[in-house]
Amino acid sequence: MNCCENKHTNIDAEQLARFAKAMGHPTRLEILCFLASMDSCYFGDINNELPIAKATVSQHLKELKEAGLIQGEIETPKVKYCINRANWEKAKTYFAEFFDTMSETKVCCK
Amino acid sequence: MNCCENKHTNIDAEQLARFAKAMGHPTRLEILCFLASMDSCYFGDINNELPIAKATVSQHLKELKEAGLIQGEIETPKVKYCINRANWEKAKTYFAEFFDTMSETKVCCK
DNA sequence: TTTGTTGTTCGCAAAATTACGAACAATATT
DNA sequence: AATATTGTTCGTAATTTTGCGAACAACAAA
Repeated sequence: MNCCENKHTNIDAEQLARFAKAMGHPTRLEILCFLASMDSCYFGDINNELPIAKATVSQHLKELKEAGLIQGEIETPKVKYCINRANWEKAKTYFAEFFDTMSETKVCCK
Repeated sequence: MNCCENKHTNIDAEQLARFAKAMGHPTRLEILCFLASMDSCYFGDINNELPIAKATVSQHLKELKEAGLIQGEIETPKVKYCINRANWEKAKTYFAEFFDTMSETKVCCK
C-alpha cells in the first residue's frame, strides 16, 4: 500500500514517520518548542529547563538529531544546539501535504 | 518549560505529541494514508493491503482511534473505519502552527 | 443447530524505548 | 599535575511497543 508515495506530492512516508516518531514524546516536543523559540542554545540551557537527568536529555537530543530535526555543534567546552532549518521546512511541508490529502470535502462516516 | 502552551497559538502540546506518536509508525501512517484517500472502508480492506496479521492491524487501528485520528463503526458483520475529520483538522492545524514557530527568518547555527 | 464470516481480545515472546547513575572524554583553570 | 566544567557514553533496569496465533463474540446462512 503505497498511497503516500504514489501521489502527486513528494512525501517520503518513511521520513514523515521518522519525523513524527521523534515528535511523539512530550520531552522531545518540549525541546523542539524550546529550540524553535530561539536561534540556538547550549545543552545546559535545555537541561536546565527539564526535570530529568542529563543523560536522558542527551539521549533525546541524539534522537532528534538522528531524525534530522535539530543539529549540534561543539563550541568547547559547550555544545550548541539548534533547529535544522532545512529539515524543519521539509517536515513542515510533509505534514501539511499529508493532512491535505483529506482536504477535499468528502462525507465521512455519515 | 511550557513554550508551546504559552504562545498565542492554541497548541495543546500533549495532544500534538499523541498525534505525532500515532503517526510515528510506518504501518499506522500507511493506514492513515489509505483511509485519507477514500471516504471509508472496512477492516478487511485495510487488512488486505497490509502484510501483517489481522490481530496486529486491529491493534494499530485501536491506537489510531485512541489518538483520535480515525473512527470505527460497526456495520454488522463488518467494521467500517474512516478518518475522524474534526481531529484531522485539529492535527493539521497543530502541526502547521508548531512548525510556524520557526517561520521568522532567524540565523541558526551559522 | 451447525457452519461460515468478520474482527476483536487474550496471552505470550521479542524487541525497542525510556530513564538513571556512574564513568568517561575533552578542555580549561589553578 | 590536580581540579573543575560541560556533555556524552556505558551498563542496567523497568516499562512499553510490536507482532503473532489462538480463542472468542456477534451475527447470518445453510
